[in-house]
Amino acid sequence: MKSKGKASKRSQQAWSESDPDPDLQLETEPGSSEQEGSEASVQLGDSWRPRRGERRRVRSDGGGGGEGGGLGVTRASSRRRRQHSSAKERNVRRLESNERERQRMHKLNNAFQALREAIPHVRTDKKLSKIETLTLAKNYIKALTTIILGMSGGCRTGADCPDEATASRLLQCCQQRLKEEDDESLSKYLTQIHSFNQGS
DNA sequence: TAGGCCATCTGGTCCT
DNA sequence: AGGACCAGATGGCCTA
Repeated sequence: MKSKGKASKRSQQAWSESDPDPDLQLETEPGSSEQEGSEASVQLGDSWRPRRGERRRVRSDGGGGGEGGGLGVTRASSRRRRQHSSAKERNVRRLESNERERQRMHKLNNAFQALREAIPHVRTDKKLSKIETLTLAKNYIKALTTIILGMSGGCRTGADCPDEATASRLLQCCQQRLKEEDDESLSKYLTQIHSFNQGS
């Protein structure tokens, strides 16, 4: 936790301390009376203006997973809907939403931490970054898969396996994947551990 | 000081 | 309708 609460503190101030009557406040020019650096967006006429920077994202990239197309009507109607509630209510919802998002991200980080602890790596003085964790985990799984597949020839008797059909399907799937990906996972994983260990 | 990583805010979209 | 999810934006901290 390097910068915990830095933005949230600012935002909380902007929402809760700026003015007892946000209905009036939020209709004014950004930065005119609220604290500098507040991240709340304000509505000017029919458009939403960014508080913090001059830029605001416009979903031109098609959004995550291609969800961004055909937004005009949806956006307009959702804005209309938003206008029904008072600025104060919007503020409350925004704060609640921020809190939920924070909790969600904390859960995500907890999951990352659990993953860090689940995968063996040499370097313990420095925490694995998220991207390192994901990459290492992927290659670790592949390495384990390789090992299991290597062992599987001798131990697949079927009699002592309660769900042989499932195991067999899984095995086929793994074999297929390994074939497709020209697998060098074990050596890759070891190389990666080595490179992380070097501090790269 | 630049660049990497991260936490947080935010608004749009999806899902229940 | 409201919460979850997503991704862009921003700024702080740290390290080479």
